[in-house]
Amino acid sequence: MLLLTKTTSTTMWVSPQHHCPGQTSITSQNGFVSFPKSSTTSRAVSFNMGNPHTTLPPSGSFKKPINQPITDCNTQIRKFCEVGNLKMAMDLVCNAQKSELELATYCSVLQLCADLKSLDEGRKVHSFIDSRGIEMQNALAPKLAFMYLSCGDLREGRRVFDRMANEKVFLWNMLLSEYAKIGNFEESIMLYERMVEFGVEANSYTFSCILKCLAAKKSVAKGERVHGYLLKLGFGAYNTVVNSLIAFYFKCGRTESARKLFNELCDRDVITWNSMISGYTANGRAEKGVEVFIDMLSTGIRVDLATIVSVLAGCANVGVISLGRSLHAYAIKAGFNKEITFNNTLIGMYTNCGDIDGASRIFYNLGERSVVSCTSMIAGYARDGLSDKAIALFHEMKMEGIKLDIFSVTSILHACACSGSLEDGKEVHNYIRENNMDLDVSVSNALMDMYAKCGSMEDALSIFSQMPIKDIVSWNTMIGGYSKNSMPNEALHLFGAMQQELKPDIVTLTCVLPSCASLAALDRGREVHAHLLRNGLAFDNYVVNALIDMYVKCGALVLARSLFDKTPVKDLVSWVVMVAGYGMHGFGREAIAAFKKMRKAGIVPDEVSFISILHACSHSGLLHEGWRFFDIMRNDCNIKPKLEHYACMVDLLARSGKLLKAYRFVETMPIEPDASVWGALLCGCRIHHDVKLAEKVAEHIFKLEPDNMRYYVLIATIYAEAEKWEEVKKLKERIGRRGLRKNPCCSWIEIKGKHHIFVAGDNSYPQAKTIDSLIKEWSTKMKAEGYFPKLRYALTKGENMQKETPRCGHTERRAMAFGIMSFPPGKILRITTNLRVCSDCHEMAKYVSKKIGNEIVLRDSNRFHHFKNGSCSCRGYW
DNA sequence: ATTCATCTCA
Repeated sequence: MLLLTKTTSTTMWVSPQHHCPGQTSITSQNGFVSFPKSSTTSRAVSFNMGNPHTTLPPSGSFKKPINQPITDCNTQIRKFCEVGNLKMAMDLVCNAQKSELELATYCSVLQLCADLKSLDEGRKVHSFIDSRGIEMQNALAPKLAFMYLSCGDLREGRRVFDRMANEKVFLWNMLLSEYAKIGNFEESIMLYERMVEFGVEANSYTFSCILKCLAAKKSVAKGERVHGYLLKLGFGAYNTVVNSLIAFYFKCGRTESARKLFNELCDRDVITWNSMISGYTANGRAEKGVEVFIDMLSTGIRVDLATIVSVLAGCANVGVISLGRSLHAYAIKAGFNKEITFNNTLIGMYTNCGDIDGASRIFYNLGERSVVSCTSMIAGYARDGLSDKAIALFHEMKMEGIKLDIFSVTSILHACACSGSLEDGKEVHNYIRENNMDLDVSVSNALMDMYAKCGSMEDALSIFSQMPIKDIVSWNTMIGGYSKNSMPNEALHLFGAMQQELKPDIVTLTCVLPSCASLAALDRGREVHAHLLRNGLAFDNYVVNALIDMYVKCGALVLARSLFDKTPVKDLVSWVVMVAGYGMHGFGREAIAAFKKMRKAGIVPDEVSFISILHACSHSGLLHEGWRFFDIMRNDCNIKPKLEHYACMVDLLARSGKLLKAYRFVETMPIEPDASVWGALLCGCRIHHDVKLAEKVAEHIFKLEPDNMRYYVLIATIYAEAEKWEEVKKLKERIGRRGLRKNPCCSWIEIKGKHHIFVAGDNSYPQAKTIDSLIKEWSTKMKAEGYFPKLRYALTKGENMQKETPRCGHTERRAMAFGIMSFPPGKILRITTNLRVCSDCHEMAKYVSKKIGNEIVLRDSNRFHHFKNGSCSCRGYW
């Protein structure tokens, strides 16, 4: 039934062949017989698979004795073979005497085994041949190899093949395509090279197959050599070969080469046109594909299903729904709308163009629903953020008994990942285990991604470590997962391990950069940058923006700026990264200038851009400018402020000492304030020592986020600075009751790519003696010169809180002293600390930058401090 | 015995 519809459809839409003179001359030149297109039908009923030379016995290999009876067993066996009765033929073979059977008879039986794909019977024939000591000669060995290859026993087929004289191109082709079928393209390519070396002349089938393999491996150079060779053999105008070449060049991204071939080919068939359309689409040039389609219509070639599907996929890629709709109408007229393949693509087109309702209308009106239809719909829902509907459809499929394949499970996992629904994700994981799909690399990758996006890196790692074969996506998913889950050490560690196994690509490097940024690992970041430059990957905007961000966050603002200046096409993200960078480093005026320049360049700011400019204003205490941007956002740009924007404004007001105004601002917000908004106010209360307001604010916060340690620390500090030790004690008890733990403070400095970490409470670091004495020397001198360190700290271990080392353990100054000891004078010290910098260390950094003369760039949890010649870029705003 | 066509993961 299926076969019937297929044949009718091809014959219906294929145009009459118009032969150009070139083709006829080429075919005769090479001795090729051209078959009519309708040979598909005859192939379906005939069992004669081999070429005439192998099915007919070689002349002279057997001679019928004249006096033999008509019912000779050779004749009988061959008669059974002709009608396809393998059982009877085998019975006769089993019972025959050794000398009785001719070579050609074995060949016939083997041919039938191949046609019927009966490996067992074929093996039996092989063992007869061996046990009867029949010489493997002439047609027998090739036929045996053919039988094994046809029945899917590639290994045995190869063994027979290797032991015979193989000058037959047919068998070489078959072997090549079998290796290609199982994805072993390397072996196929190697065999092709050996074949050419042997002097076996390739034909059109060879070229089709080898070009496919080379396309899969993206071996452009080898492909070009094959191209040259096939021209030499006279295939330059041979339709199927050129079609294969076109597909090859497209798959390697060489659209111009493909176009040139197309232009020069006179015998273009429907496949040629389809290849052009899909080739352009696959290379992100869908508009070109549509152009080709329009040309195709004007030539009068009948379009087929593949044409429509390719053009629709192109519409989906560029999001041209108008063309998609007219194609939809056209396809209905042409009768394609009964084809499930067409409908599946249509669903994809509508979802990609953002018309999810149009897609689901088609989906729910489908007479027959395949896995692919469901997958397209699930993918569409996931893209549109409708994860619930995607997951519901998954359950529907299970109910209907539709078996999910690797595509559908990866789609559904993607939906779970997008919505962060770990429970649903685990259910899908169970389904995958039950159906033994967890061996597939793509499925495992999707599982890891789901777990990573749901925040469970342990589950992701357990899958990763159990994968027998990992591809580059597996590594990238893990590294990116660690990066996004704030596990930068793990990300960098895995990045190192990956480099032992395979070469990182552009995705790996962009996944690693945020981790370098978060650890302020400037040397590692520069290595990544160098890697990108060496491989010519540093031109993609996404990558360049990640690089600028990395330099900003590693404290190398100058490097960030010079990279930014060199970027020819600056997009919104490039500008925003730079604005945020200036802001973080305390250069509010520069941030404002950059923001203005961005708008002048015609780039429209979005929500996120306003967060960064408002932050920049608050880090530099630019209250009026901040208000102005808040108004611009609401009035000029029509962006409704979100919680982050309100938090920035509260921060700005509170830092400037306008605490009551800030409080009223929070109370009158049109949206419900969250802990971060109140937290900004609490921060202001600390700076301006307003204990009463702080208590009021804290009550709001503890209602919203009772378990966030950050706020307990902040309010405790406020009490401590007001010397309300009773309140500090109560707060400590409250923390104890909730079982909260403090994040240990640590600071680090990178020296020659190695991190030297100082953790609070750990006094056994290397060179402790020298470091401590250097710090002591500084404190003594500071006291003598009139610096007054504060001695009020909160949340320490003992009872006598005034006299203790603070929570930060002064790790910042240890890193600083170590840097001074290790670096030559004049070198910039880059230090990172995981909490807010303590005011004592802040003072000491000022002192060191003046007395020793080194510039110090200190990153705390909130911003950067540039110490130069005794002053800090934060100007007290922190 | 070739060549084109729908759904997946960073």
